[in-house]
Order: sequence, then structure tokens, then C-alpha cells
Amino acid sequence: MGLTKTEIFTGDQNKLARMAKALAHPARIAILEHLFRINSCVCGDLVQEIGLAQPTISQHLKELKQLGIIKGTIEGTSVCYCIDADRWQEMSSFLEQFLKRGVKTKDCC
Amino acid sequence: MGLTKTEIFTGDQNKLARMAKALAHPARIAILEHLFRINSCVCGDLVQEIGLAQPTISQHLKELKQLGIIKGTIEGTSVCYCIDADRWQEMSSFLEQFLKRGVKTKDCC
DNA sequence: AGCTTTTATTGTAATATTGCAATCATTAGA
DNA sequence: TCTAATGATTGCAATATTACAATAAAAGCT
Repeated sequence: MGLTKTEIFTGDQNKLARMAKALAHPARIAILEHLFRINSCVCGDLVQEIGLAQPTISQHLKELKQLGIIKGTIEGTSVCYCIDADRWQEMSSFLEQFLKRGVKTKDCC
Repeated sequence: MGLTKTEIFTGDQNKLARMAKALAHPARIAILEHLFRINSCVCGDLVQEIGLAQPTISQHLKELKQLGIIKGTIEGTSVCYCIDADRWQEMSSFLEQFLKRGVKTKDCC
């Protein structure tokens, strides 16, 4: 059906899945990595940096913005994007907490 | 097109995206959480635990297995699944390294 | 006002994902 | 051997995602 049955899962499970989904595309990883490097905000040279068309980049930025991990402020004709430090921290620790739970387990089979 | 242009990204970017994609569905999160709890291997009671049909669970297990973070060994008529501790550790640190890079950044806009 | 630059939006095509019914394969037990 | 149990596979329908061309929207400049 292509439709995830979110209602049968907990809020945290859905939250984790949403966060992971935001990172589940190399273009979005590349965008975030570029923002890490540049630190000071970046606008539309992402199109140059990554080899995808402008609407495609814009769409990926939208998804990252919707999750809240980046923000964009209008600066003249261009838009300045950067990591939302607080939200990133929050997502980061939420994800790490999950990852750590798996480290404790040991093989059985 | 629905087709990710993997060829324009680095191996690490694609690897990260693949890992994130494995976690990008609440059912797979739920499966992993159940495996964390049970530690000793679990078979098909995941169908009971999570409210999805058997083929659907089987498919999600397949994806996790393909990434290598769980393994399944046949035990009579049932199959015993568990976290692959080494692979989990590897994925975990790879992801955490990425997450940490973002924590350093500070807001700009 | 008209033009340019930059980004967002819309529309569309191709592919991927999710979910399940039906079915197959394997193994255990009668 | 036959049957039951378990899980994988197949086939299909519905929805989501990815990508881009075309276009719109907003702001600066002349």
C-alpha cells in the first residue's frame, strides 16, 4: 500500500523513524556535511556543490527544514541555510540513545 | 524518477544513507527494540508483538538482514533472529561520528 | 516599470516502499 | 507418508519518493 501504519507504533518509534528518514538520502547527507564544513550559512551554491537540479535541492532542503534540523532565513534574493544547533543536538542524542541500546546485546545464534 | 543518483555521491554518503534508511520505518525500529529487550534470539512472535501481517514482518526482517545488522539462523521450523553485535557496533559508531560533526556547528542566521 | 537573480512551487514521469493475500518451501511430528 | 507449523516468496494495489522542466514569487538593481 505504500502507507506506513504509524498508528500501531509508539510516538518515539515514529519519531526515530522520521529522523532516520531525513538522513536516508545521500543528497541530504551531502547537504548536511556541506553545512558542517561551511558552518556560517550557505545558500544556493548547494546546487553547484552537489550535482542535482535546483528544484531537487530545494525539495531536499524542505524536508530537512520540516524536520527542524536546518533553518533558512531570507537574505536579499537568496536564502541562508544553516544547522539548527538545538534541534540537531536533540535529534543527535535521541538517535544515539537508541544506537547505544543495541550495543549492549550479544550474538546468540 | 524515484531513482536515487548514487553515483554522484561518495561511498560514505551512500553508506550512511543506506544505514539511515534501514532505521527509517517504525516497524523496523520496533523489531530492533524487541530484539534489544529479548536479547536471546526471537523468531516469529514479532508478528504478534507488532501488529503487521507475517509477509510484511518478513520483508522488514529481510531489509535489516541485507544491511547486516541482524542475523537469522534456522531452528527447527522457526527462524531465530538476533542483532549482529559486530555489525551493529560498526553502524553505530559510523552514525555517531556523523551526528557528532553536526553538534560542533552553531547557529548563524 | 522592467530586468535579473535566487529560490519555491507545480506538474509530471519513473521508480521505490509498504502492506497483504495467496502460495511455496522446509522441517517437525504423527 | 501425511499433516501441521513456520517463515519466505510472489504478485498485486496503493502510496511515497526522487528528479527535473516549466513556471511563479520575491527582492535587488537600472
